[in-house]
Amino acid sequence: MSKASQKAYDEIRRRILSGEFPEGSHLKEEELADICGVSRTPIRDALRKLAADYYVRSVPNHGTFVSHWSGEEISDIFVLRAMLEGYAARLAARRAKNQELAEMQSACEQIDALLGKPNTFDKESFFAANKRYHTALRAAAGSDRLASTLTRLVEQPVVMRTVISYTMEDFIRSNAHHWEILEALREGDGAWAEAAMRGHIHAAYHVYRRAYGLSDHSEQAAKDILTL
Amino acid sequence: MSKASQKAYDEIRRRILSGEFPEGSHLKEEELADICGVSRTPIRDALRKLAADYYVRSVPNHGTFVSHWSGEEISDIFVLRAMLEGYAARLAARRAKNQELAEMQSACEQIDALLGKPNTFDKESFFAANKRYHTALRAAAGSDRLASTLTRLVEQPVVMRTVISYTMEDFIRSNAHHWEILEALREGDGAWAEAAMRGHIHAAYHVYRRAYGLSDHSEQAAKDILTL
DNA sequence: ATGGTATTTATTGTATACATTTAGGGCATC
DNA sequence: GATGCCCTAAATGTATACAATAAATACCAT
Repeated sequence: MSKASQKAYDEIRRRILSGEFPEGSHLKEEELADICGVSRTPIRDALRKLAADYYVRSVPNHGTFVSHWSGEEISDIFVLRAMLEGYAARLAARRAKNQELAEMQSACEQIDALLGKPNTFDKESFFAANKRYHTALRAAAGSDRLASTLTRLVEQPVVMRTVISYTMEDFIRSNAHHWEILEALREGDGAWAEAAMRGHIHAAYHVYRRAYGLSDHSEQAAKDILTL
Repeated sequence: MSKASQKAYDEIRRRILSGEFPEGSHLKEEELADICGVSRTPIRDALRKLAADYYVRSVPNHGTFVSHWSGEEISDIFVLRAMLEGYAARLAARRAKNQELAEMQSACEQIDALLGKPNTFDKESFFAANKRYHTALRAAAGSDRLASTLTRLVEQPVVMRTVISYTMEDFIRSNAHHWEILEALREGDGAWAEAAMRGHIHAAYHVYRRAYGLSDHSEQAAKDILTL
């Protein structure tokens, strides 16, 4: 995407994530054009890409609306993420290069540093370092298709909301998982890496579930992951 | 997508699948506009959607190019498909409704009918019925996110090429799998459904591999699936 | 002759004007 | 008073003109 389209994409996405554009709200192209300071053409480009990434849904001749995430869909996302990110970890155990491992270690150390100063700890920084870690792992798995599928699953409001409801203990455990997965990769133990990664995603799912209280159906869906 | 955009999408996609637009070729917006009889605006919409569905890749300020599928990427696709479609089968074993099961049975019967007349058998009809079967199964799994992720993985040149290189025995075995999976769903046996579906995808992968001769790396990636 | 630079040209990116579609409201009719 | 139709307004869909970008080419200087 080029300049104006990218600018519009970033701006609209930001407002969706911040809640300024709430779930279900109708995004009108002309309004967005005013807000973003560009014409409707790049706005339409941005909306198409946001739809491809599941942030919004477009209905022909009616417009585009901010996606609503039902409890079931959120469970689905975590289940798929556990499966795919676990697989990525297994692949990375065999394929990871030193540079990628170093990047992951750097992210872990950065998070440790953040956790070492609880007074100034902020979730945004954790979020950024966490993203850096997982991005490096996906790159290490060496499958573009897997990486892009995962990015579309993960780059969602739900992940950000999960992090927001983390307690300090959750952050500490999360980075313990990061270190453990990294060690598994260095040992070349794909099964260990996969298992640890699945645990990592499970833990995140249950934090989310506690914070937002999902439905019965979701509970059932959540158990599917346990039988994998 | 609305009329003109959809028309352009279908037409361009058809030409990619038929080989008229070969891998790596540069799709110029004005040419496409002439071919499709619409202006550049819906062409651009169509190209964005084709990029989201991995048919083409867009490079800013340079244009869009028909995707090239390396052996590694094709292996990746089959591995991911086995994982996700297997999971869909497991979910469907618990969630499938009678209507969806009937649709799947109808597709199986149609394929049986095709196979019963080997003289007039054509792969296009099989392809259509096969698609109908898998679409119904994904619907039965009851996860929109899973279904759309799978569709993006599967609706690709690689699947069509696989079918093209099927022998008569391959078609017969393929539909035997379909019947078996359907029975597993009716029994509510998720583990059976998943295992049978994985076998189904494995078989397709090896047909492809024999026909197109994938690289060593791909062989390695292919084995990953066995350790799941 | 070769290297770098300006110019040209082909292509994509952006803006805007116009067409089409659809929802909502008002009016007439039953 | 309810119902059906038409008309209007607001939004999206489409076409086209213009701008910006990048590659290719020609030209000049060394």
